Amino acid sequence: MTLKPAAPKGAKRARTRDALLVSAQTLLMEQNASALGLRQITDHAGLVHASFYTHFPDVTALIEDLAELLAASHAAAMLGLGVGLADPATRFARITRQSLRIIGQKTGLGRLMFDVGLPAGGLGAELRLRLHQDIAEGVQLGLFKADDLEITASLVAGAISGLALDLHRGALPLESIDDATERLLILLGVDGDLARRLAHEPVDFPAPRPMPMRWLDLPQRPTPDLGETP
Amino acid sequence: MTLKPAAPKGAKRARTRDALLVSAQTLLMEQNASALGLRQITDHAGLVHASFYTHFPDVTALIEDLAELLAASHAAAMLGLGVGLADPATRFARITRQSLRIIGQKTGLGRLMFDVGLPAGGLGAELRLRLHQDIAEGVQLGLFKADDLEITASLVAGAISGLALDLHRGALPLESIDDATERLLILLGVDGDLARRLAHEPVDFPAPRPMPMRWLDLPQRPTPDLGETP
DNA sequence: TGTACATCAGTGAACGCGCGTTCACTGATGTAC
DNA sequence: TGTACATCAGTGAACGCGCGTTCACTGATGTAC
Repeated sequence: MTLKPAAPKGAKRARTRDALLVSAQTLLMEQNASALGLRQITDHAGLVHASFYTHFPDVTALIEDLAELLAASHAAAMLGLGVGLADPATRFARITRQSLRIIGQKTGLGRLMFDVGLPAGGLGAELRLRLHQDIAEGVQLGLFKADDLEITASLVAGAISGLALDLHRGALPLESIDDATERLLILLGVDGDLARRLAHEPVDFPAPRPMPMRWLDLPQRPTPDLGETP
Repeated sequence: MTLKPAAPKGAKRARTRDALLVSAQTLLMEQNASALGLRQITDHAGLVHASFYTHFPDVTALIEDLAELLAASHAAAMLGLGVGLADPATRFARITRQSLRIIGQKTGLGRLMFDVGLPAGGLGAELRLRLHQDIAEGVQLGLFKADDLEITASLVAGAISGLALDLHRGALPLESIDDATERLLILLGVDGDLARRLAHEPVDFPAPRPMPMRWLDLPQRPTPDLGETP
């Protein structure tokens, strides 16, 4: 007989839910999202397929939740960079370097973002928006110079995606990240010396959690909402 | 009774094939590629679903052919820019301006490239490669200056994608294209004055053909191969 | 702490449906003489 | 140009399969007293 492993409050539901998300992530390492079926996910998680409905209304909902988990994991990975305190230029440099570092290291993450075909708008659009705001703030503070804010934001966001893609594909080595960040800062109108300094500033980048991602691994929000709350 | 409409050689096959591709494009304006079924395509084209196999082994093959058609149409749209003769910097400016112009104007094209989820690698990777070669040539000729060719190519390719995406989404107006191109040229190390001149050079951009695309509309290769030729 | 009851995660069987694929066929298109 | 034949695009019916969804159930987890 087994001792009860110090079961917390209502945690079984959360664990199974995470197991389904993990199962989906595992399967997505080897196929694309359109081929991902309900039975596949439950089978791989060791559940009967009808159990799926206890946690998600359909596969689309699970994939949306997975996209949210991705965003939340990214946000969590940005913690500990002293980012709340720093000015927009420093923040931009640190976040960019850390994000590119993670993409370049964690193959699985790149697959989810570029190869698998998750809902295209979701994460990309959100990151784009945040970047846009950060750039606008930097311009207002006189740290960035941009004749045309929209064009600059579009160029920079695109360039970051391009770097991320090539790092993921292995076409660009991890050592390029700091130099590339320097060029992004210059694109933002940051003075050459400052750009160099910020892009090469020594930072203790926290090691990212290994894939697959789980809600229960995150500091906050272990029980995400699903669907409407009327 | 109807007169035979001056039927060309073995053209019925080619016409029906195009009709299937047109049908697919039409359907993809309102749904994404994973939901695209064989019966949908043939029904919309006014054929019995079994007829599909006369032209394509499966839906994947049709989608691959559609991606090739997209690439070929893009190449055709670049004709008439005097691009064969021009130096790499002029060529880069003209091709970029024309490509962004088309993406910004033809909603359907942007949908196919960004929203529908076509085989991600295909077209994007090919354009990236060509761009990379063009940049390398420009650097060799001393027109572009790049400390790190890989980083530069990655930045520029990404930035162009970013611009294209925002033009497609309507977040960036068509009027931004020339200014954006100027900044891309500067990113490539082109001198400011020259960049400005090239990016705003008056060019008679030929109007793109309307969507949907058809092989029969293209100057060359009305009968593309399918599969291996052993 | 111990018992009685309520909640709810997970089960297992059944369903109808639309999918992709196959095949023998027909009739229009293309070719040889 | 006219006829006889061959090719092959397109037909219509049939198939088996795996999909998503439903439901009454069971037994573990959580709660009240």
